[in-house]
Amino acid sequence: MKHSRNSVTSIEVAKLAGVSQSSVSRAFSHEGPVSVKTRRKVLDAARKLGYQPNAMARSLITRRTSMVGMVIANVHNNPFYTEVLDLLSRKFQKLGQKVMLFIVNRDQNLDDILPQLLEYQVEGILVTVATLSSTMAKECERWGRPVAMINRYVPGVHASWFCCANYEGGKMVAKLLLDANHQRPAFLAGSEDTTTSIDRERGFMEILNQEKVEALREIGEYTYQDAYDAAIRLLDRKDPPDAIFCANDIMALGVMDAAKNGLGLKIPEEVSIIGFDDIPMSSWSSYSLTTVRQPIQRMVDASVEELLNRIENPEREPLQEVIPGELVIRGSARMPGGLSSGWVISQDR
Amino acid sequence: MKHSRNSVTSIEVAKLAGVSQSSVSRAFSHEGPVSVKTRRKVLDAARKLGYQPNAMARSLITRRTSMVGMVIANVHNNPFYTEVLDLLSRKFQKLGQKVMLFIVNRDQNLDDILPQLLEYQVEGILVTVATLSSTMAKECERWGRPVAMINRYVPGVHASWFCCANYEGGKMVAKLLLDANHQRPAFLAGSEDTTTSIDRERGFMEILNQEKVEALREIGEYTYQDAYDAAIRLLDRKDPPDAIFCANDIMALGVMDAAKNGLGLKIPEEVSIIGFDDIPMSSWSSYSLTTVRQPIQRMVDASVEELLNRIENPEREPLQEVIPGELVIRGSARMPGGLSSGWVISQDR
DNA sequence: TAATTGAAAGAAAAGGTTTTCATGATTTTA
DNA sequence: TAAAATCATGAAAACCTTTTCTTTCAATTA
Repeated sequence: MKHSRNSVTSIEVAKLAGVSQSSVSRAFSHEGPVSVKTRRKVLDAARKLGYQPNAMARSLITRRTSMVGMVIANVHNNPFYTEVLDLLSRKFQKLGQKVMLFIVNRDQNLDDILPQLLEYQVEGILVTVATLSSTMAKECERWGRPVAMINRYVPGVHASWFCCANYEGGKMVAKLLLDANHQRPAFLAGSEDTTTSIDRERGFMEILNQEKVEALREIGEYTYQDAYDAAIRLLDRKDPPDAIFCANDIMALGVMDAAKNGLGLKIPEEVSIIGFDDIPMSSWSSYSLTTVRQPIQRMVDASVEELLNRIENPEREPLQEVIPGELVIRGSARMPGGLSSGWVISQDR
Repeated sequence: MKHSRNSVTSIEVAKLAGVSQSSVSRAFSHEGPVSVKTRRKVLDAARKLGYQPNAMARSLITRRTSMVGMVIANVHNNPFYTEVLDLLSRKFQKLGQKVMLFIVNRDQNLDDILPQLLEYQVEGILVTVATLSSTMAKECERWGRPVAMINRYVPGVHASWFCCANYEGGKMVAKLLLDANHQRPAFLAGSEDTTTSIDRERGFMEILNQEKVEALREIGEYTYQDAYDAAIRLLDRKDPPDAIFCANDIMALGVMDAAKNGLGLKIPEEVSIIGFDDIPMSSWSSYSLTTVRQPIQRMVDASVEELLNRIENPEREPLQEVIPGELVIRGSARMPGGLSSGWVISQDR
């Protein structure tokens, strides 16, 4: 009697309504034949008793839970992923899925939370910027739990994923900077072990290497403060860069503050700064950051739909897609003279 | 055979281990007597088969789910509540609770999601800045599901809540502004129907009224952009305010941008601006916002602990607490001459 | 009117655990 | 050494649904 939960069961409803327990079930689940008369009787009785079917009991027999696991990292220090979380959650809600949430650290392994998700019989798992080891991925597959990832991919893993075109984004930025005649660019990495930062840098460097331009490099650990400090180091050299491409917007804002307020430099006259993400703050008039906008809505829609699709069709092969971002030109980077050079300029949202 | 989920059951494990199904259960739940020998046999067999207990079946019989519902609003437009979400989620995780997440709009009623939470047998519900109608609260009580709220309270409702001292915070700000000899303050409300904004304004106005100081007033709907626009309206008058107290930080940042970049005003020389929350951006060097810091960690810790406590002790009366915030003095507001007047100045975190 | 069909509803099984109860084996006590 | 107590184990009930399988009854058809 420790927990004397008021649990009204279908049996009590049946008794009050004067029907069988099966009829109560049929009246609630919209399956099977029920006369309007009994349905009304059941619903009346249920309302009177405050009855509601028990999802645990139901999923035990149906083997469906309508629950998905959502694992997300970086929520607290990157508004971009806050927005992803928000959109994902609402989309799942709208589609009738319950969300079991796990917030992890970027470097934290999923190995300890995956068992919990499987134990609770989530029907699929959506992972955002957290890394799933391939043994864990196998585990999911064995349990028949599809996995979809946003902005992360693991080679050879049987999972769906949707990434922004990070590599191409890096190339775009490099081209823009070179077109505008920057001589001495720098890259500010997020962390060494995330594919997002790595791919953005790879694209960026590829274009620079083609033009035989060397680049400086620092690491900002994806935070405002580390980026601020790194920017001071970069810009305080004898031979400072004339452009800094940051692996994400939060770092770019830290760099801008370091340049403007810390060192009194003019942006973009003395140094151009470009970010990646297009978070709300980037459009604020204190920053007006030129950046690469991630296709957030498309990544969210695609990943949710793909996940639910694979839940319904377990034998389907996982879909993987690279979705292009778009350059958002604001005021933080010097522009090419002509600017007719085919740049796609996006409007603010 | 639609969903041929690989479900290894305790029976199969028992068979492989050569013991009874009961022993498998005992080996996993750390209850009841099991010899070390059988425990080892069971665990070996389980590992071989990849077995894991089914939480649905377990909670059906134990009547415990270790799941809590988390309902939160305003996540996408206020970083403060992102941080709350993050801390709450991690704290629940650490304490072994699974979190079922619902993100709602500020004005959205909980009436449509509460049934889902109850259906899934969450053991308690944590609500942040969303409003629970009193009939819904009664429903929770009838089901024996305790409710704890952060930054929201409903008179006469049998729920725990933990709020920042919004009223006192408003008073603090008013005193600071008057001490520093501001003549013409303004209040920028969040929205008309949230207690946080109302209470902050009430405290603010009470002090001003005592000193017979009138205040201007605008509404910013808790968003950067609306606040920006409202600030332009306020500051573009013939008789503009010399200080603006904003119901939260995001709005304060919008106001600062409007004043600085929109109208070219000097802060704090020409207009003082004060916010409420202390979000990370407020300490960024472009803003350096003077604000009232909400005791976020204490609100989170207290509400989670209270909720779990009431889950274990259903007959306990709900606890309700107002936790003081602290003034964080930065550069966006003119200070009193002496400044020895007993102001508590907080360091940046 | 008799035979056939169809719908509605009840009975019972199934789903995978935990927990109670009974049993058998083993150790302790008198 | 016999009786009592302890411990590990297995069998079976219970948790609350959905779903299958019968059964009943009314309506249709020949």
